[in-house]
Amino acid sequence: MFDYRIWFWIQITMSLQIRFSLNDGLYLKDPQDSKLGKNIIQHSILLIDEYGFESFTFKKLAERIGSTEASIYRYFENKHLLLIFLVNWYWEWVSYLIKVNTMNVSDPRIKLKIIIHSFVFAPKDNPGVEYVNESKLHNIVISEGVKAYHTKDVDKDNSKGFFKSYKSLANSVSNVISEIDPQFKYPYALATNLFEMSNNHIYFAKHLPRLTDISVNGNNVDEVETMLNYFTDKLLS
Amino acid sequence: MFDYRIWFWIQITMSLQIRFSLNDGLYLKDPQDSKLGKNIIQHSILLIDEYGFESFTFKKLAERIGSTEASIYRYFENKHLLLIFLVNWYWEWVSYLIKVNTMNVSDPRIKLKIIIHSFVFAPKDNPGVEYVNESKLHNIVISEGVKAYHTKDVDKDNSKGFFKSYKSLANSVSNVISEIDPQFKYPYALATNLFEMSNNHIYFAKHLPRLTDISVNGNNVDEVETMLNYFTDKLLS
DNA sequence: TTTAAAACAATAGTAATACTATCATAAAAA
DNA sequence: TTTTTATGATAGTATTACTATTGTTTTAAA
Repeated sequence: MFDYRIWFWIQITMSLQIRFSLNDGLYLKDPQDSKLGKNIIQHSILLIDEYGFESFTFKKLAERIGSTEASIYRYFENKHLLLIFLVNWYWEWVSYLIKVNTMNVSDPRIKLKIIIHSFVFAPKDNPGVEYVNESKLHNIVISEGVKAYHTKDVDKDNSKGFFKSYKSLANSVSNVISEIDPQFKYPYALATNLFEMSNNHIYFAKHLPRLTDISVNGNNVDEVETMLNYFTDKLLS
Repeated sequence: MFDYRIWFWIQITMSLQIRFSLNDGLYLKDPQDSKLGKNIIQHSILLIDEYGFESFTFKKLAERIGSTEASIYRYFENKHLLLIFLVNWYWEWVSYLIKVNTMNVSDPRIKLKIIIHSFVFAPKDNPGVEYVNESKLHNIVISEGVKAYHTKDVDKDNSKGFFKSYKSLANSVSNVISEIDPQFKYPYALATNLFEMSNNHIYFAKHLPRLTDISVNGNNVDEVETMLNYFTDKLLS
Protein backbone atom coordinates (compact mmCIF):
# COMPACT_ATOMS: atom_id res chain seq x y z
CA MET A 1 0.00 0.00 0.00
CA PHE A 2 1.42 3.31 -0.98
CA ASP A 3 0.61 6.04 1.52
CA TYR A 4 0.42 9.40 -0.19
CA ARG A 5 0.28 11.24 3.11
CA ILE A 6 3.70 9.93 4.04
CA TRP A 7 5.05 10.62 0.59
CA PHE A 8 3.92 14.26 0.77
CA TRP A 9 5.32 14.63 4.24
CA ILE A 10 8.67 13.44 2.99
CA GLN A 11 8.59 15.79 0.03
CA ILE A 12 7.73 18.79 2.19
CA THR A 13 10.35 17.94 4.78
CA MET A 14 12.96 17.53 2.08
CA SER A 15 12.10 20.80 0.37
CA LEU A 16 12.33 22.73 3.63
CA GLN A 17 15.92 21.67 4.05
CA ILE A 18 18.74 23.89 3.01
CA ARG A 19 20.56 22.30 0.15
CA PHE A 20 23.52 23.72 -1.62
CA SER A 21 24.31 22.90 -5.18
CA LEU A 22 28.01 22.24 -5.05
CA ASN A 23 30.23 21.52 -8.01
CA ASP A 24 29.28 18.02 -9.09
CA GLY A 25 32.85 17.12 -9.93
CA LEU A 26 33.44 16.89 -6.19
CA TYR A 27 31.48 13.70 -5.74
CA LEU A 28 30.60 10.60 -7.69
CA LYS A 29 27.09 10.69 -6.30
CA ASP A 30 25.46 13.59 -4.46
CA PRO A 31 25.65 12.74 -0.76
CA GLN A 32 22.81 15.15 -0.04
CA ASP A 33 20.47 12.74 -1.82
CA SER A 34 20.55 9.67 0.41
CA LYS A 35 20.64 8.49 3.96
CA LEU A 36 24.10 7.00 3.59
CA GLY A 37 25.33 10.17 1.87
CA LYS A 38 24.10 12.35 4.72
CA ASN A 39 25.64 9.96 7.19
CA ILE A 40 28.95 10.33 5.40
CA ILE A 41 28.77 14.12 5.62
CA GLN A 42 27.64 14.14 9.22
CA HIS A 43 30.19 11.70 10.57
CA SER A 44 33.10 12.80 8.41
CA ILE A 45 32.72 16.21 10.04
CA LEU A 46 32.75 14.65 13.48
CA LEU A 47 35.67 12.35 12.71
CA ILE A 48 37.88 14.90 10.99
CA ASP A 49 37.29 17.22 13.91
CA GLU A 50 38.17 14.40 16.29
CA TYR A 51 41.21 12.86 14.55
CA GLY A 52 42.45 15.62 12.24
CA PHE A 53 42.48 15.24 8.49
CA GLU A 54 45.68 13.17 8.24
CA SER A 55 44.51 10.48 10.63
CA PHE A 56 40.99 10.44 9.29
CA THR A 57 40.36 7.46 7.01
CA PHE A 58 37.42 6.09 5.08
CA LYS A 59 37.83 2.90 7.02
CA LYS A 60 37.28 4.62 10.36
CA LEU A 61 34.36 6.50 8.87
CA ALA A 62 32.83 3.27 7.55
CA GLU A 63 33.14 1.62 10.94
CA ARG A 64 31.59 4.61 12.65
CA ILE A 65 28.51 4.66 10.45
CA GLY A 66 28.23 0.90 10.17
CA SER A 67 29.00 0.78 6.50
CA THR A 68 31.99 -0.19 4.37
CA GLU A 69 34.90 1.55 2.73
CA ALA A 70 33.67 0.48 -0.68
CA SER A 71 30.32 2.16 -0.11
CA ILE A 72 31.94 5.44 0.83
CA TYR A 73 34.12 5.30 -2.25
CA ARG A 74 30.92 5.28 -4.29
CA TYR A 75 30.30 8.84 -3.08
CA PHE A 76 33.78 10.34 -2.95
CA GLU A 77 36.83 9.41 -4.99
CA ASN A 78 39.09 10.12 -2.02
CA LYS A 79 39.24 11.96 1.25
CA HIS A 80 40.76 15.05 -0.32
CA LEU A 81 37.68 15.61 -2.48
CA LEU A 82 35.53 15.06 0.58
CA LEU A 83 37.47 17.81 2.36
CA ILE A 84 36.99 20.19 -0.56
CA PHE A 85 33.31 19.28 -0.55
CA LEU A 86 32.99 20.14 3.14
CA VAL A 87 34.90 23.39 2.79
CA ASN A 88 32.72 24.39 -0.14
CA TRP A 89 29.64 23.54 1.83
CA TYR A 90 30.90 25.83 4.57
CA TRP A 91 31.54 28.76 2.25
CA GLU A 92 28.18 28.29 0.56
CA TRP A 93 26.59 28.39 3.94
CA VAL A 94 28.48 31.57 4.95
CA SER A 95 27.44 33.14 1.64
CA TYR A 96 23.87 32.21 2.40
CA LEU A 97 24.05 33.76 5.87
CA ILE A 98 25.58 36.94 4.49
CA LYS A 99 22.93 37.19 1.81
CA VAL A 100 20.12 36.79 4.32
CA ASN A 101 21.64 39.17 6.87
CA THR A 102 22.52 41.97 4.44
CA MET A 103 19.25 41.84 2.58
CA ASN A 104 17.72 45.33 2.59
CA VAL A 105 20.91 46.95 3.92
CA SER A 106 22.14 49.64 1.59
CA ASP A 107 24.96 51.37 3.49
CA PRO A 108 28.09 49.45 2.45
CA ARG A 109 29.86 50.23 5.73
CA ILE A 110 27.09 48.62 7.69
CA LYS A 111 27.02 45.81 5.16
CA LEU A 112 30.70 45.05 5.75
CA LYS A 113 30.18 45.01 9.51
CA ILE A 114 27.33 42.57 9.07
CA ILE A 115 29.48 40.46 6.77
CA ILE A 116 32.22 40.28 9.37
CA HIS A 117 29.73 39.45 12.06
CA SER A 118 28.12 36.82 9.87
CA PHE A 119 31.22 34.77 9.24
CA VAL A 120 32.82 35.20 12.63
CA PHE A 121 29.66 34.02 14.32
CA ALA A 122 28.58 31.68 11.55
CA PRO A 123 28.64 28.54 13.71
CA LYS A 124 26.20 30.10 16.16
CA ASP A 125 23.68 31.32 13.63
CA ASN A 126 22.43 27.90 12.69
CA PRO A 127 20.09 27.59 9.75
CA GLY A 128 19.36 24.02 10.72
CA VAL A 129 20.72 21.39 8.44
CA GLU A 130 20.33 18.58 10.85
CA TYR A 131 23.14 16.40 9.52
CA VAL A 132 25.74 19.20 9.59
CA ASN A 133 27.30 20.34 12.84
CA GLU A 134 28.20 23.85 11.74
CA SER A 135 30.35 24.54 14.74
CA LYS A 136 32.57 21.52 14.14
CA LEU A 137 32.60 22.21 10.44
CA HIS A 138 33.88 25.68 11.26
CA ASN A 139 36.63 24.11 13.36
CA ILE A 140 37.57 21.96 10.39
CA VAL A 141 37.72 24.98 8.10
CA ILE A 142 39.96 26.70 10.65
CA SER A 143 42.26 23.75 11.25
CA GLU A 144 42.26 21.91 7.94
CA GLY A 145 40.76 24.33 5.42
CA VAL A 146 44.05 25.51 3.94
CA LYS A 147 44.87 21.91 3.01
CA ALA A 148 42.02 21.99 0.51
CA TYR A 149 44.06 24.17 -1.83
CA HIS A 150 47.65 23.59 -0.69
CA THR A 151 48.36 20.59 -2.88
CA LYS A 152 50.16 19.81 -6.09
CA ASP A 153 46.75 19.51 -7.74
CA VAL A 154 45.56 23.08 -7.06
CA ASP A 155 45.66 24.14 -10.65
CA LYS A 156 43.83 21.05 -11.85
CA ASP A 157 41.27 21.34 -9.05
CA ASN A 158 40.86 25.03 -9.69
CA SER A 159 40.26 24.50 -13.38
CA LYS A 160 37.45 22.12 -12.46
CA GLY A 161 35.83 24.91 -10.45
CA PHE A 162 36.40 23.34 -7.05
CA PHE A 163 37.08 26.67 -5.36
CA LYS A 164 34.27 28.63 -6.97
CA SER A 165 32.31 29.04 -3.73
CA TYR A 166 35.19 30.77 -2.01
CA LYS A 167 36.03 32.89 -5.03
CA SER A 168 32.53 34.15 -5.49
CA LEU A 169 32.26 34.99 -1.81
CA ALA A 170 35.55 36.90 -2.01
CA ASN A 171 34.23 38.67 -5.05
CA SER A 172 31.04 39.86 -3.41
CA VAL A 173 32.88 41.05 -0.30
CA SER A 174 35.40 42.91 -2.44
CA ASN A 175 32.51 44.68 -4.17
CA VAL A 176 31.29 45.97 -0.83
CA ILE A 177 34.82 47.14 -0.02
CA SER A 178 35.03 49.03 -3.29
CA GLU A 179 31.67 50.61 -2.60
CA ILE A 180 32.96 51.93 0.72
CA ASP A 181 36.21 53.23 -0.68
CA PRO A 182 36.54 53.18 -4.47
CA GLN A 183 40.14 54.35 -4.11
CA PHE A 184 41.19 51.35 -2.07
CA LYS A 185 43.68 49.50 -4.19
CA TYR A 186 43.37 45.93 -2.94
CA PRO A 187 39.72 45.02 -2.41
CA TYR A 188 40.20 41.33 -3.20
CA ALA A 189 43.25 41.03 -0.98
CA LEU A 190 41.40 42.68 1.87
CA ALA A 191 38.37 40.47 1.36
CA THR A 192 40.30 37.21 1.43
CA ASN A 193 42.49 38.53 4.20
CA LEU A 194 39.47 39.09 6.40
CA PHE A 195 38.55 35.42 6.08
CA GLU A 196 42.10 34.15 6.42
CA MET A 197 42.77 36.41 9.37
CA SER A 198 39.62 35.32 11.12
CA ASN A 199 40.50 31.65 10.77
CA ASN A 200 44.18 32.10 11.49
CA HIS A 201 43.78 34.12 14.61
CA ILE A 202 41.13 31.88 16.09
CA TYR A 203 43.61 29.05 15.52
CA PHE A 204 46.52 31.04 16.92
CA ALA A 205 44.55 32.07 19.98
CA LYS A 206 43.84 28.41 20.68
CA HIS A 207 47.22 26.89 19.82
CA LEU A 208 49.93 29.49 19.29
CA PRO A 209 48.82 32.43 21.42
CA ARG A 210 52.11 34.27 21.08
CA LEU A 211 51.33 34.86 17.41
CA THR A 212 48.31 37.00 18.14
CA ASP A 213 46.98 39.69 20.46
CA ILE A 214 43.52 38.30 20.89
CA SER A 215 42.18 35.51 22.99
CA VAL A 216 39.32 33.13 22.43
CA ASN A 217 37.72 31.76 25.55
CA GLY A 218 35.76 28.65 24.86
CA ASN A 219 34.08 29.60 21.65
CA ASN A 220 33.75 33.29 22.38
CA VAL A 221 35.15 34.99 19.31
CA ASP A 222 34.09 38.56 20.13
CA GLU A 223 37.66 39.77 20.04
CA VAL A 224 38.09 38.50 16.51
CA GLU A 225 35.16 40.57 15.32
CA THR A 226 36.48 43.64 17.13
CA MET A 227 39.90 43.17 15.56
CA LEU A 228 38.60 42.77 12.03
CA ASN A 229 36.47 45.89 12.39
CA TYR A 230 39.46 47.79 13.77
CA PHE A 231 41.55 46.81 10.75
CA THR A 232 38.89 47.60 8.16
CA ASP A 233 38.04 50.94 9.78
CA LYS A 234 41.66 52.01 9.53
CA LEU A 235 42.08 50.73 6.00
CA LEU A 236 38.90 52.17 4.51
CA SER A 237 38.55 55.84 5.27
CA MET B 1 100.89 12.70 5.43
CA PHE B 2 98.76 15.22 7.28
CA ASP B 3 98.57 18.53 5.46
CA TYR B 4 97.90 21.37 7.87
CA ARG B 5 97.18 23.79 5.06
CA ILE B 6 94.24 21.67 3.95
CA TRP B 7 93.08 21.23 7.52
CA PHE B 8 93.05 24.99 8.11
CA TRP B 9 91.31 25.58 4.83
CA ILE B 10 88.57 23.18 5.87
CA GLN B 11 88.23 24.82 9.27
CA ILE B 12 88.01 28.31 7.78
CA THR B 13 85.54 27.26 5.13
CA MET B 14 83.38 25.55 7.73
CA SER B 15 83.40 28.52 10.07
CA LEU B 16 82.43 30.92 7.29
CA GLN B 17 79.25 28.99 6.68
CA ILE B 18 76.02 30.19 8.10
CA ARG B 19 74.72 27.72 10.59
CA PHE B 20 71.56 28.07 12.56
CA SER B 21 71.05 26.47 15.88
CA LEU B 22 67.62 25.01 15.59
CA ASN B 23 65.67 23.30 18.32
CA ASP B 24 67.42 19.98 18.81
CA GLY B 25 64.18 18.13 19.38
CA LEU B 26 63.57 18.44 15.66
CA TYR B 27 66.20 15.93 14.70
CA LEU B 28 67.82 12.83 16.11
CA LYS B 29 71.19 13.96 14.82
CA ASP B 30 72.07 17.43 13.54
CA PRO B 31 72.00 17.23 9.74
CA GLN B 32 74.18 20.32 9.50
CA ASP B 33 77.06 18.23 10.87
CA SER B 34 77.64 15.66 8.15
CA LYS B 35 77.74 15.14 4.45
CA LEU B 36 74.71 12.86 4.50
CA GLY B 37 72.82 15.30 6.70
CA LYS B 38 73.44 18.17 4.31
CA ASN B 39 72.45 15.96 1.42
CA ILE B 40 69.19 15.23 3.19
CA ILE B 41 68.49 18.94 3.64
CA GLN B 42 69.51 19.85 0.12
CA HIS B 43 67.55 17.17 -1.67
CA SER B 44 64.52 17.17 0.58
CA ILE B 45 64.05 20.81 -0.41
CA LEU B 46 64.32 19.92 -4.08
CA LEU B 47 62.03 16.91 -3.78
CA ILE B 48 59.32 18.55 -1.66
CA ASP B 49 59.31 21.43 -4.14
CA GLU B 50 59.03 18.93 -6.99
CA TYR B 51 56.47 16.46 -5.60
CA GLY B 52 54.69 18.40 -2.89
CA PHE B 53 54.84 17.37 0.74
CA GLU B 54 52.19 14.62 0.57
CA SER B 55 53.91 12.74 -2.23
CA PHE B 56 57.36 13.27 -0.83
CA THR B 57 58.71 10.15 0.90
CA PHE B 58 61.94 9.19 2.61
CA LYS B 59 62.23 6.36 0.13
CA LYS B 60 62.29 8.72 -2.84
CA LEU B 61 64.74 10.94 -1.00
CA ALA B 62 66.99 7.97 -0.23
CA GLU B 63 66.98 6.89 -3.85
CA ARG B 64 67.77 10.42 -5.00
CA ILE B 65 70.79 10.79 -2.77
CA GLY B 66 71.96 7.19 -3.14
CA SER B 67 71.31 6.28 0.45
CA THR B 68 68.68 4.29 2.31
CA GLU B 69 65.48 5.00 4.18
CA ALA B 70 67.01 3.66 7.37
CA SER B 71 69.87 6.13 7.17
CA ILE B 72 67.51 9.08 6.79
CA TYR B 73 65.52 7.89 9.78
CA ARG B 74 68.66 8.27 11.83
CA TYR B 75 68.41 12.04 11.27
CA PHE B 76 64.68 12.67 11.34
CA GLU B 77 61.97 10.71 13.10
CA ASN B 78 59.54 11.38 10.26
CA LYS B 79 58.89 13.70 7.38
CA HIS B 80 56.74 16.02 9.43
CA LEU B 81 59.65 16.90 11.70
CA LEU B 82 61.81 17.39 8.64
CA LEU B 83 59.24 19.90 7.33
CA ILE B 84 59.23 21.78 10.63
CA PHE B 85 63.02 21.75 10.54
CA LEU B 86 63.06 23.29 7.07
CA VAL B 87 60.46 25.90 7.94
CA ASN B 88 62.43 26.84 11.05
CA TRP B 89 65.57 27.07 9.01
CA TYR B 90 63.74 29.45 6.69
CA TRP B 91 62.52 31.72 9.50
CA GLU B 92 65.93 31.73 11.14
CA TRP B 93 67.38 32.82 7.85
CA VAL B 94 64.79 35.58 7.41
CA SER B 95 65.52 36.73 10.96
CA TYR B 96 69.20 36.81 10.12
CA LEU B 97 68.58 38.87 6.98
CA ILE B 98 66.40 41.31 8.87
CA LYS B 99 68.99 41.68 11.61
CA VAL B 100 71.76 42.38 9.13
CA ASN B 101 69.68 44.76 7.03
CA THR B 102 68.23 46.81 9.88
CA MET B 103 71.50 47.10 11.75
CA ASN B 104 72.19 50.78 12.41
CA VAL B 105 68.70 51.85 11.32
CA SER B 106 66.93 53.74 14.08
CA ASP B 107 63.75 55.09 12.46
CA PRO B 108 61.15 52.35 13.06
CA ARG B 109 59.19 53.26 9.93
CA ILE B 110 62.22 52.70 7.77
CA LYS B 111 62.97 49.59 9.76
CA LEU B 112 59.55 48.13 8.97
CA LYS B 113 59.97 48.87 5.29
CA ILE B 114 63.31 47.10 5.34
CA ILE B 115 61.76 44.18 7.19
CA ILE B 116 59.07 43.86 4.54
CA HIS B 117 61.63 44.11 1.79
CA SER B 118 63.83 41.56 3.52
CA PHE B 119 61.31 38.78 3.71
CA VAL B 120 59.58 39.42 0.42
CA PHE B 121 62.89 39.32 -1.39
CA ALA B 122 64.53 36.83 0.92
CA PRO B 123 65.13 34.21 -1.77
CA LYS B 124 67.08 36.68 -3.87
CA ASP B 125 69.34 37.96 -1.12
CA ASN B 126 71.37 34.83 -0.83
CA PRO B 127 73.76 34.54 2.06
CA GLY B 128 75.28 31.48 0.49
CA VAL B 129 74.60 28.24 2.27
CA GLU B 130 75.55 26.06 -0.58
CA TYR B 131 73.35 23.12 0.30
CA VAL B 132 70.18 25.19 0.68
CA ASN B 133 68.33 26.52 -2.35
CA GLU B 134 66.67 29.48 -0.67
CA SER B 135 64.35 30.17 -3.53
CA LYS B 136 62.90 26.67 -3.50
CA LEU B 137 62.79 26.66 0.26
CA HIS B 138 60.73 29.84 0.05
CA ASN B 139 58.37 28.07 -2.35
CA ILE B 140 58.02 25.27 0.18
CA VAL B 141 57.23 27.73 2.95
CA ILE B 142 54.60 29.31 0.70
CA SER B 143 53.02 26.06 -0.46
CA GLU B 144 53.52 23.72 2.48
CA GLY B 145 54.47 25.93 5.41
CA VAL B 146 51.04 26.04 7.01
CA LYS B 147 51.09 22.24 7.28
CA ALA B 148 53.90 22.54 9.80
CA TYR B 149 51.47 23.74 12.44
CA HIS B 150 48.07 22.56 11.16
CA THR B 151 48.12 19.14 12.76
CA LYS B 152 46.62 17.41 15.75
CA ASP B 153 50.06 17.61 17.39
CA VAL B 154 50.37 21.42 17.36
CA ASP B 155 50.11 21.77 21.08
CA LYS B 156 52.61 19.02 21.74
CA ASP B 157 54.98 20.38 19.09
CA ASN B 158 54.54 23.89 20.40
CA SER B 159 55.33 22.88 23.94
CA LYS B 160 58.59 21.41 22.68
CA GLY B 161 59.48 24.81 21.24
CA PHE B 162 59.22 23.77 17.59
CA PHE B 163 57.76 27.11 16.51
CA LYS B 164 60.08 29.34 18.47
CA SER B 165 61.83 30.76 15.42
CA TYR B 166 58.60 32.05 13.97
CA LYS B 167 57.35 33.35 17.29
CA SER B 168 60.49 35.28 18.06
CA LEU B 169 60.47 36.79 14.59
CA ALA B 170 56.84 37.83 15.05
CA ASN B 171 57.78 39.30 18.40
CA SER B 172 60.58 41.45 17.05
CA VAL B 173 58.44 42.74 14.19
CA SER B 174 55.62 43.55 16.56
CA ASN B 175 58.07 45.59 18.64
CA VAL B 176 58.89 47.71 15.61
CA ILE B 177 55.17 48.16 14.94
CA SER B 178 54.61 49.34 18.51
CA GLU B 179 57.50 51.75 18.18
CA ILE B 180 55.86 53.31 15.12
CA ASP B 181 52.43 53.55 16.67
CA PRO B 182 52.20 52.75 20.38
CA GLN B 183 48.42 53.13 20.15
CA PHE B 184 48.04 50.37 17.58
CA LYS B 185 46.09 47.66 19.28
CA TYR B 186 47.18 44.53 17.43
CA PRO B 187 50.93 44.59 16.83
CA TYR B 188 51.32 40.79 16.93
CA ALA B 189 48.39 40.20 14.63
CA LEU B 190 49.75 42.71 12.16
CA ALA B 191 53.22 41.21 12.32
CA THR B 192 52.07 37.66 11.65
CA ASN B 193 49.59 38.91 9.11
CA LEU B 194 52.35 40.53 7.10
CA PHE B 195 54.09 37.18 6.79
CA GLU B 196 50.92 35.21 6.15
CA MET B 197 49.68 37.74 3.63
CA SER B 198 52.96 37.73 1.80
CA ASN B 199 52.95 33.96 1.45
CA ASN B 200 49.24 33.67 0.75
CA HIS B 201 49.11 36.25 -1.96
CA ILE B 202 52.17 34.97 -3.76
CA TYR B 203 50.41 31.61 -3.75
CA PHE B 204 47.09 33.08 -4.82
CA ALA B 205 48.72 35.06 -7.62
CA LYS B 206 50.21 31.85 -8.95
CA HIS B 207 47.32 29.47 -8.43
CA LEU B 208 44.09 31.25 -7.50
CA PRO B 209 44.44 34.70 -9.06
CA ARG B 210 40.83 35.63 -8.46
CA LEU B 211 41.53 35.72 -4.72
CA THR B 212 43.97 38.60 -5.01
CA ASP B 213 44.60 41.88 -6.79
CA ILE B 214 48.27 41.44 -7.38
CA SER B 215 50.17 39.43 -9.92
CA VAL B 216 53.51 37.72 -9.73
CA ASN B 217 55.33 37.34 -13.02
CA GLY B 218 57.95 34.66 -12.86
CA ASN B 219 59.44 35.40 -9.50
CA ASN B 220 58.90 39.14 -9.54
CA VAL B 221 57.20 39.90 -6.25
CA ASP B 222 57.42 43.69 -6.40
CA GLU B 223 53.66 44.03 -6.16
CA VAL B 224 53.60 42.08 -2.90
CA GLU B 225 56.01 44.53 -1.33
CA THR B 226 53.98 47.49 -2.58
CA MET B 227 50.80 45.98 -1.20
CA LEU B 228 52.23 45.26 2.24
CA ASN B 229 53.58 48.80 2.49
CA TYR B 230 50.20 50.18 1.41
CA PHE B 231 48.46 48.22 4.16
CA THR B 232 50.93 49.13 6.90
CA ASP B 233 50.97 52.80 5.93
CA LYS B 234 47.19 52.97 6.29
CA LEU B 235 47.16 50.99 9.51
CA LEU B 236 49.96 52.85 11.30
CA SER B 237 49.44 56.56 11.22
C1' DT C 1 99.71 3.48 13.54
C1' DT C 2 96.44 0.81 15.81
C1' DT C 3 92.13 0.32 17.80
C1' DA C 4 87.67 1.50 19.13
C1' DA C 5 83.66 3.81 18.06
C1' DA C 6 80.55 5.90 15.25
C1' DA C 7 78.27 6.33 10.76
C1' DC C 8 76.36 4.34 6.99
C1' DA C 9 74.53 0.70 3.67
C1' DA C 10 71.99 -3.46 2.75
C1' DT C 11 68.37 -6.17 3.55
C1' DA C 12 64.20 -7.79 5.51
C1' DG C 13 59.98 -7.34 7.62
C1' DT C 14 55.33 -5.24 9.54
C1' DA C 15 51.02 -2.78 10.15
C1' DA C 16 48.33 0.56 8.09
C1' DT C 17 46.65 3.26 4.15
C1' DA C 18 44.39 4.10 -0.04
C1' DC C 19 42.50 2.19 -2.94
C1' DT C 20 39.95 -1.60 -6.72
C1' DA C 21 37.18 -5.58 -7.91
C1' DT C 22 33.59 -8.90 -7.46
C1' DC C 23 29.44 -10.79 -5.99
C1' DA C 24 25.29 -11.06 -3.22
C1' DT C 25 21.32 -8.91 -1.36
C1' DA C 26 17.96 -5.36 -0.24
C1' DA C 27 15.31 -1.45 -1.51
C1' DA C 28 13.12 1.52 -4.81
C1' DA C 29 11.31 2.66 -9.39
C1' DA C 30 9.16 1.37 -13.68
C1' DT D 1 6.26 -7.82 -10.75
C1' DT D 2 10.30 -6.99 -12.77
C1' DT D 3 14.26 -4.37 -13.27
C1' DT D 4 17.34 -1.20 -11.81
C1' DT D 5 19.91 0.94 -8.33
C1' DA D 6 22.01 1.13 -3.80
C1' DT D 7 24.39 -0.99 -0.36
C1' DG D 8 27.00 -4.69 2.11
C1' DA D 9 30.48 -8.34 2.47
C1' DT D 10 34.68 -9.90 1.34
C1' DA D 11 39.09 -10.11 -0.75
C1' DG D 12 43.08 -8.34 -2.70
C1' DT D 13 47.09 -4.94 -4.15
C1' DA D 14 50.66 -1.43 -4.20
C1' DT D 15 52.52 1.97 -1.39
C1' DT D 16 53.70 4.21 2.91
C1' DA D 17 55.78 4.76 7.19
C1' DC D 18 58.16 2.87 9.75
C1' DT D 19 61.61 -0.87 12.85
C1' DA D 20 65.22 -4.26 13.37
C1' DT D 21 69.49 -6.55 12.31
C1' DT D 22 73.87 -7.22 10.49
C1' DG D 23 77.95 -6.03 8.09
C1' DT D 24 81.16 -2.60 6.24
C1' DT D 25 83.36 1.94 6.05
C1' DT D 26 84.93 6.07 7.85
C1' DT D 27 86.46 8.82 11.51
C1' DA D 28 88.54 9.86 15.88
C1' DA D 29 91.21 8.65 20.03
C1' DA D 30 94.96 6.51 22.11
